[in-house]
Amino acid sequence: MSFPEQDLGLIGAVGRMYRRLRAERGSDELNDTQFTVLAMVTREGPRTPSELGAFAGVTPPSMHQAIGCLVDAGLVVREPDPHDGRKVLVVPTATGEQFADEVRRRRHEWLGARLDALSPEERQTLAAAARILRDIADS
Amino acid sequence: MSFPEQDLGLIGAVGRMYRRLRAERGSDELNDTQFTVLAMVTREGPRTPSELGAFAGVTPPSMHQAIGCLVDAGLVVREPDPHDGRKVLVVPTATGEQFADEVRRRRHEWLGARLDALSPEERQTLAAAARILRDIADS
DNA sequence: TATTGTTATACTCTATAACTATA
DNA sequence: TATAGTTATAGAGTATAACAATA
Repeated sequence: MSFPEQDLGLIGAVGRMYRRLRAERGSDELNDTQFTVLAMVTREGPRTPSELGAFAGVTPPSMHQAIGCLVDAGLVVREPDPHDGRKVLVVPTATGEQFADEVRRRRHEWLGARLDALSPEERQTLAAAARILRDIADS
Repeated sequence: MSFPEQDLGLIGAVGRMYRRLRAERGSDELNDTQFTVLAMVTREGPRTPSELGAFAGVTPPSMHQAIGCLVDAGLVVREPDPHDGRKVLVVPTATGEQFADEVRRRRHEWLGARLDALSPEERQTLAAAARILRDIADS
């Protein structure tokens, strides 16, 4: 192949890890977009459909449907924005908070077991790499 | 949130990096499955639909359609397996090899520029992390 | 009889375009 | 007039079930 080690093996490693982490969510009840929405509003509080669509990288109609699925599942509710009659706020329900915590727990359980099996040096390497990767991805 | 730093920030970092690398492919002509197939057969040689489906995590009919799209695009061809009449081999065409190289070039260009901006120690950290991540993901 | 691949069909997700309501 | 959200409709991708061919 053309570019053997120019990327330090990062592209392959990130791709494999991403697929594995997605599999370890252990729930196929929500798709990627729906999961992103639930994670966002449970972690960072209520958001408008526009904000969620921009973050998830989907169009307003797609986000509308994704939110509708979460509403039907009882995980979030739509509330009118008290300051702007045009806007809607997507707010997690207690069930939604529980569900999000449960998914995070499963995923952390799987990853945590792997991390525990590493040496302190390896863990330190990964923690440092996570910071560097985050900077690169956001650049 | 419930599990602040137990994952060393890896889940978020991997997710962001994956999305960014996908965006930097700079081509929306192929979807994830199709791209995975083309990457696989150009990097590791001809594979059967079953092997490709297992790797990409899709069912045989889905893989069949994905391969069909690549065939229509002139990027791969289906050839009979000389040793087993039931099997089919997906083989990249010259065009397919060129296309895959081009995508890799764009992605490496973006990532390479970021890696060049790092210190030697940071690059070493990332290379070590890539190896560890690969082991974890494949475990 | 098991395995590999293919076809038929339906469902989910997403997008574009058009419409409604509020600022 | 611009912005936020919604509705209508169509296209792409995937899955389950059933079928064909070969080992």
